[in-house]
Amino acid sequence: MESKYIPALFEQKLSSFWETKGYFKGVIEKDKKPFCIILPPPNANADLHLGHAMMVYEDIMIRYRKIQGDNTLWMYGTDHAGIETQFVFEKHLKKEGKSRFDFERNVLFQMIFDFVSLNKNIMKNQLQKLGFGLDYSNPKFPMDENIVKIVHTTFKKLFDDGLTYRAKKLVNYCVNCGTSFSDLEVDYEEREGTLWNINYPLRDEKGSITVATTRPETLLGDTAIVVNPKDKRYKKLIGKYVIVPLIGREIQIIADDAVDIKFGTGAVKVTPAHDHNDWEIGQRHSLLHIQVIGTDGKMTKDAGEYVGLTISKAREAVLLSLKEKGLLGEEKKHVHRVGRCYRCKRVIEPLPKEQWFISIKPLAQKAIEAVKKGEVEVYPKRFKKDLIRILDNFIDWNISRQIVWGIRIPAYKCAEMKNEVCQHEKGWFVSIEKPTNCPHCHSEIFAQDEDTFDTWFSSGQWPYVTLQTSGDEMYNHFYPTSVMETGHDILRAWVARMLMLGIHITGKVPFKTVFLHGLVRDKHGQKMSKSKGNVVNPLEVIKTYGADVLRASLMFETKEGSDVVLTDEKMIGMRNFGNKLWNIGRFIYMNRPENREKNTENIDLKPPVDKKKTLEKMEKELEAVKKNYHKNMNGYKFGHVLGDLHAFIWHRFADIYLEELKEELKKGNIDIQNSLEKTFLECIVFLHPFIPFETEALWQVFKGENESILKQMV
RNA sequence: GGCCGCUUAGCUCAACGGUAGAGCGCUUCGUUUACAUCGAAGAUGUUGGGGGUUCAAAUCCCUCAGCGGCCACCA
Repeated sequence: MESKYIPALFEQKLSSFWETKGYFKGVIEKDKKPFCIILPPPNANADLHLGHAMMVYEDIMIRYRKIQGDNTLWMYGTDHAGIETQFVFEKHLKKEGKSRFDFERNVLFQMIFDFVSLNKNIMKNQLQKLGFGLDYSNPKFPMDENIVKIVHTTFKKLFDDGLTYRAKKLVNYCVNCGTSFSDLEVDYEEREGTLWNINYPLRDEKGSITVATTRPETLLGDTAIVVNPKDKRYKKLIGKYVIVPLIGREIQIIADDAVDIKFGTGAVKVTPAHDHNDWEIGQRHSLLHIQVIGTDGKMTKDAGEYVGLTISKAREAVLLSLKEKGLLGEEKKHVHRVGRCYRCKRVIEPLPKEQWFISIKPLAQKAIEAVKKGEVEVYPKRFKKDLIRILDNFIDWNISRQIVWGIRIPAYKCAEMKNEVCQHEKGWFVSIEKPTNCPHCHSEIFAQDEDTFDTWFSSGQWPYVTLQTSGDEMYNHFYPTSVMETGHDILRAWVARMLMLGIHITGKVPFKTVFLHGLVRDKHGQKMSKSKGNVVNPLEVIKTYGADVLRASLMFETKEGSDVVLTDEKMIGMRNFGNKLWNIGRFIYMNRPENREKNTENIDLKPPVDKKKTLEKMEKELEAVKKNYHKNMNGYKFGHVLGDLHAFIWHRFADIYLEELKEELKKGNIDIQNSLEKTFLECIVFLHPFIPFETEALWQVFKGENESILKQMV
């Protein structure tokens, strides 16, 4: 044995050993208790980051359960990550001076597919470096034919159940990415803008009404002016008409409670086609919506003389014209929040677009009941309230994306609709197999929806699609899964949706427990980000200190669900602990009778009375440690467990007991040797879920090269 | 504006009703081979401020302050 623990000597070897032995292969063992975790699928084309390393919680649970003798399965898969991947791929295209518009749909899809396939193994290799005991033998990917089929089936069921609908609504559109986004995918940013006052002349009498706006160019699409019904200033004007400047349209002054009397002038221009609030007001008052900005980010023909101008050019032109006409009043600086594309950072345009939506209320209701009834447990507990609130406030989900890289929506529009031959509602039908004719009017002329599903629509089904595509037996045995472990930042985007879709489709909750981990921060408590330059690359850490150190550092004395601070000091501390552990093992091992030099003194089988007491004390203490260990492991207090083991192994077992018994051990007292070895081995079994490589390496030193701690039961 | 979390030794954090703990750092001492990535001894805290409940509060309640996060609105 080396005098130091050298990770590089063992890590790769042991990863291969575990894989060859098939210890983590998901095989049904009917006589054992099933324990299943589905890995939150990482993007298929990116490098590992610390967020992935946090999934070490899952490995800890899996290894612990396995050692307990449960039938474990940790399902491996990667995600196609729709817009993310297409965005990365388009950057590659750009380098070659091309864009996505240079290719046919099918060609572009195939190119991205090939690109992703090339990169698919990166993630597997990197997760193995972390020591993750996943079942890598059965990888899942959303574009797998059998998964696509289930996703299509889900959509059809939702359609048949009346839970999807196609509607023209205001969506968050990025004119740069060329697609709409759900409300969760819009980032808001404080920005200093300008609030302009604009006068709208009254039609039937002298005078005007002044509105305040941050977006003068949308005036071209105004279809009403709204004031608060309680606002005394405007009471007389309600119901009267004004002329929209520049475009000359006559619109009415209406009343709605949504208007804040104190803000601006208390009178608001309403552009239902380009503002979420205005859309709502428009719905309530049956206003027209006139779209003056197109999906290309330019003014439409409804913008009159401004057609073809970009949004900013149109704004300048409108302001100039208003000024010339003397209709522009006071202007002032105004800080407000602007929605930006989370992907490319461009300002999001709310635009009316016909899309597929899922009716959330009925789905959310069932999910809330399940959470309230405790069919799903949430750890840490404080997130339970959050989850219920999230479900309660979930609005209808826009699942259409105008990108190629995704699962295409299996919805077809019957062309006969125009002639009112097909009576099917809105002319749309859904078919899992490629249809040959419309099921309603039997016409052969129809077209498939060009759009693909939001990525989260397939990931929202991940627990059951991954198991169902592994066979009925696997699904029946392992579903509902045991734990869903993920970051609390995607409680809304992912966990809530898995619950809703899982319950609706399978009739069961997709997982019995949700365990949420926090963020990794630097030593100043700052979020890690490329721009701050404080990002820690887990692969570098593994190179420097080994995977065990990284894992232990993310876990040591942390509170479940809280953010984790990762510093060099902590990693050095963990490395030192690993080394201490190694040397405890080495010391005990080298004092085994067969390893001792022949010329040592006589072996006295009976320890002296005082040493015997020491041994008894040690064993008693170990019992207490063991009891606490299982209690805390089952209570998801993993950081605590590692802290306890660290304290016991180093400061009790090594500093007290080993020091006291050292001389006897060196003399060759076999009882003491046995007792210390037994205690030590038990400790490394406890420690194994946290520090898998080193403990397995030590185990093999004592038990033989072909042995594994994973076959051990505590 | 609504909700949630945090504030404990120089630093990073544990303890969550019964005499405040760990790691790192600091001080002093110690190496004829288990480990200097080590060992021994030690210093350091009116547990953010104020009030309350209790025999007993870092821990429960109220309140104030600061930090962080999520959600909603911003015409």
